Amino acid sequence: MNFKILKKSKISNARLGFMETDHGVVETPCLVGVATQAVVKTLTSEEVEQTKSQILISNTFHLHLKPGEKVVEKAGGIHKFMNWKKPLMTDSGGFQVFSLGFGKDFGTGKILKMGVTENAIKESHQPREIKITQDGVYFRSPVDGQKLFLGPRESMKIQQKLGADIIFAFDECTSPVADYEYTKKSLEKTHKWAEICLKSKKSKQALFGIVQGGRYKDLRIESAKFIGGLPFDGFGIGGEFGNNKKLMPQMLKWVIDELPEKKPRHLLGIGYLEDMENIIKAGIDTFDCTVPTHYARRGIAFTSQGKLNMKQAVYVKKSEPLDPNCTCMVCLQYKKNYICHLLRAGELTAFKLLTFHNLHYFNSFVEDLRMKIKKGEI
RNA sequence: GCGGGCGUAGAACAGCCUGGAGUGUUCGUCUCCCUGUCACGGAGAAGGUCGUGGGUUCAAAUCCCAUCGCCCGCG
Repeated sequence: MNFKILKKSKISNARLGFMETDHGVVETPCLVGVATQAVVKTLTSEEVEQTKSQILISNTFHLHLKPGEKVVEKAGGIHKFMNWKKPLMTDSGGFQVFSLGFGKDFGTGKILKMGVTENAIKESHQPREIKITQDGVYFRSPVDGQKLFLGPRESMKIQQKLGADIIFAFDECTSPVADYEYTKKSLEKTHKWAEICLKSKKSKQALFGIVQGGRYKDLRIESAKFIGGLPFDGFGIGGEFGNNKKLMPQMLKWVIDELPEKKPRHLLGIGYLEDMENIIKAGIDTFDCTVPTHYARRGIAFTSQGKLNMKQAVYVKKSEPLDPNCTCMVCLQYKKNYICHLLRAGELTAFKLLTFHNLHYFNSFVEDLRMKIKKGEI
């Protein structure tokens, strides 16, 4: 993978560039669509291409469980398997250490909500259903209950067989309710695992290391220095980013100031529309987010008029497109009343139409931000 | 015409026998939450002349009478 910066903003840390891979070029900053199980749920790969998506991210943990990396390898790799000809990333399974562990126990996402007990996880605490050791994590498969072990070496092996263009080091996404001591110990594991990942990589795939450190400034800086000092091809920034929107750019600055200038930076799992300009101005090149696709399946359409809950009764009477300014296939051909009807009738095509529109909308939104960097506006 | 049943929130019901503040259930409606996936979930709100009129009673969705509407059976 080859990363080039074309322009650096004079008024922020935003930068315009491109990543060149064996499967083509990604113009950055760029949203990475989420295709956990080697599919953007409800869409075919051809349809995803029509949403201006440049790159997708799939998941090691999920594909390992089903269908198994051997099946994907035998199919000629994940690109051929899912008929996606453009660049691909795979996440390492590190997020599942959180989401199936403490995330599940505390019912929290990785963004801390107001009113949730902080520092609930102390050093030496273990999640109920998984076991985190120095070498990796023992999971219980949500598919069949079978025990499985995933560590840095295992994750690398699987990701190499899957064959994405960009792969991630195995980390522990630290819970936002972890205290300082837990976060510090967790960070040490993530760092150790990062080194093992680098050593055990045998493919020519680009490998991104992941910075953790929770909400603690010294840990974030320590992690960015450590991971940034290793010969990774790029860097993921993971974990939580504060419980309010003002904190996120500040926390990103701690990290980004310590990362090598010339390598790409990926922000893991962040990307509401209102976050995008801030994270791009902080110096993020790529970021993945489930929101456009996940919210689509809850009936939410993102539009220039805001978030619309298309299940609402009012829309069954509206014979206008989701967004009057949108030029996507869905907005050109379908009306709100039809999509609303499909949702209320439980028809799956509703999810397909909303997923298509939302992805197109998000990608157009980032496209505009790229243009703004080009014009020197942000 | 006679006999029986039913009428309670936008919908379907429960509550009535044995009177005690319009109580409850399911669905629907509306609001909020969800950021390296979950067609999964969570929190909350609004909404009522108990068909109508009268009577009994300290007190009626509940008991009594009348009336209207719907349904069933028999003529």
